Amino acid sequence: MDKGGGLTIDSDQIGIFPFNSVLKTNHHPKWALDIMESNRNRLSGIEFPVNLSCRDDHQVSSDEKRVVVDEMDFFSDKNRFHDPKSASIDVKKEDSHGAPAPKFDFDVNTGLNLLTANIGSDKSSVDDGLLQKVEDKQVKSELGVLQAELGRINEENHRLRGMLNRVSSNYNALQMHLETITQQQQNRKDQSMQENEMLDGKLEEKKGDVGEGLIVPRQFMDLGLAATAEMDEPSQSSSEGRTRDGSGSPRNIDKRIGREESPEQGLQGWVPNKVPKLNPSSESVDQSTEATMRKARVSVRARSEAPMITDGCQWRKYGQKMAKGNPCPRAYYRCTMAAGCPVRKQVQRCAEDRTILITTYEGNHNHPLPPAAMTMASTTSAAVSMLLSGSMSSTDGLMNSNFLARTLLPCSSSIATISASAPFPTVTLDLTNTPNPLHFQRPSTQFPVPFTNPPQNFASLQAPQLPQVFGQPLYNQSKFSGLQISQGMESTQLAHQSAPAPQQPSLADTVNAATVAITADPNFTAALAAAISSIIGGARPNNNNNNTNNNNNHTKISSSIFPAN
DNA sequence: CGTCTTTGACCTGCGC
DNA sequence: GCGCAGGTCAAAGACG
Repeated sequence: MDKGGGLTIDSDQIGIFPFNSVLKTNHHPKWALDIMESNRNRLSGIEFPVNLSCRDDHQVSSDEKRVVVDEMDFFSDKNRFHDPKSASIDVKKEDSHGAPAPKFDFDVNTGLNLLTANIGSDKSSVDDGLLQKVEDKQVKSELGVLQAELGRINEENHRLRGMLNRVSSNYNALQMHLETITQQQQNRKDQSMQENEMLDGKLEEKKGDVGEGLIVPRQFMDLGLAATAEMDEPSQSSSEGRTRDGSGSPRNIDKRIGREESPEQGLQGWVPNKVPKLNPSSESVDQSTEATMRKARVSVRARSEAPMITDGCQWRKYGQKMAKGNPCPRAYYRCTMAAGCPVRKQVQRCAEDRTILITTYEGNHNHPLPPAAMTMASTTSAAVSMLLSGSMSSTDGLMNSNFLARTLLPCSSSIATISASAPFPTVTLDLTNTPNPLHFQRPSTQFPVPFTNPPQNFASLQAPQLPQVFGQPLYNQSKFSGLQISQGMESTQLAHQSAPAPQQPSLADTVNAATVAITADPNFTAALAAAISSIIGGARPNNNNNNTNNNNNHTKISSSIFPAN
């Protein structure tokens, strides 16, 4: 610790970095590059319009006595005027274009009780040597301040770079999401066009189930097209194997035929099994995508005393098994909000910590969702989309999962991991809010993505902020719910769905849900109320808010991505 | 009576 | 081929 000279600047924090190393991330959209260039120009001109009071978590100071330059707000208006109690240093520089740079008043406590305000005044009795000394000190102070400023700017740039990465990831994820939606819409179009044709050929297809017609669908299944086979697979090829008499028991086939003919499915875009049969080539890509969507899973770890987290959907339990290595049974649920909805979930308590509930979602809903369910649905859908984008193998993939985690859990210290070893690609979101996220690292083949930066950095990109109150253990999850989240996700949908999204939870809904949560659980009242009031009050989140809501803040409020019903 | 849960049996995939 | 584990089905019972 440098305590000499009165001006203490943590050299570790100064960190002289070449400007050209700032924001060097590749593959950013043009607008992102503009941001980088703009920032670089500001640096080169020693023009720091950045609000330096916005900082990351790591403070410079652990020593109360020293001046914490890191905490100084060099450029806010309040410091732009002289503080008579402190030595003031005016740094006047001209930028490269000769234009006068803003005047900076740095309040630096040199510890020497130097009355710099008197220097150069009418006190001619001041000793020249002392004046020289004072000036040296002033220069040193100025240098130190500038170095500190440089460090701060570098820090800021690191932060911006991180933000840029996240934005880029966001961009990529949105692109994927849009593609998925487009494909699904195209599927529905094609399906509706072909449905009539298929009705005529239905009987023949059923004959083909036990005959030579199996060849084609089986080829599709070999490609892993279980998504569309969710309904059709059992009725066609799989039903053979499942029938215990080998000839196709009526119990399975009849039931599934009935489901296939449900008008709901046509309306809601469920792709019947006949589509790949009649038009396999044109659909193969989409089918493959949906298959992966069906197979890909999103696992959520959350603390909850409730037997099952409430995510806004209606579920019907259809099975329970004892899984190996876990004394707690695993329950299987199926979405019952619409006939034929392929979404399923497994619920199991963690063997190591039974307060942790592990919920694994699989598949995409084929029906409209209530606002309360949109969150999880969007989450799982986006997570799967990210998986489909090849995220597991690329840096962008980590970014994507990082984005996902941030989007889901803005203020938490949770982890998003992508499992490459599981039979199905799985995104694991850890909402257990461990102080050290690394404690929940998965075994080797997974990629923990601890995220510590709150995502409010997206403020400029997002719709008006909704309460971001995450990260608390979800002990009261069954009661505390409804706080919708994921502006990122919502902005995703808002931005990429041309049609209005009436199901998007409104701010009022969110506040109502929060109110319910407050009344239900007084433990979170104060913090939650503060957060909500800050939102209602129109306080646009800024980086300062980030600091008050960061993952190290143990008074932060918690919310669930699982709104209760 | 309809809906939901429970639970034992069955099916499938995978490793040996 | 066999055994194991995960996943699913459906009859039976519980519940409102």
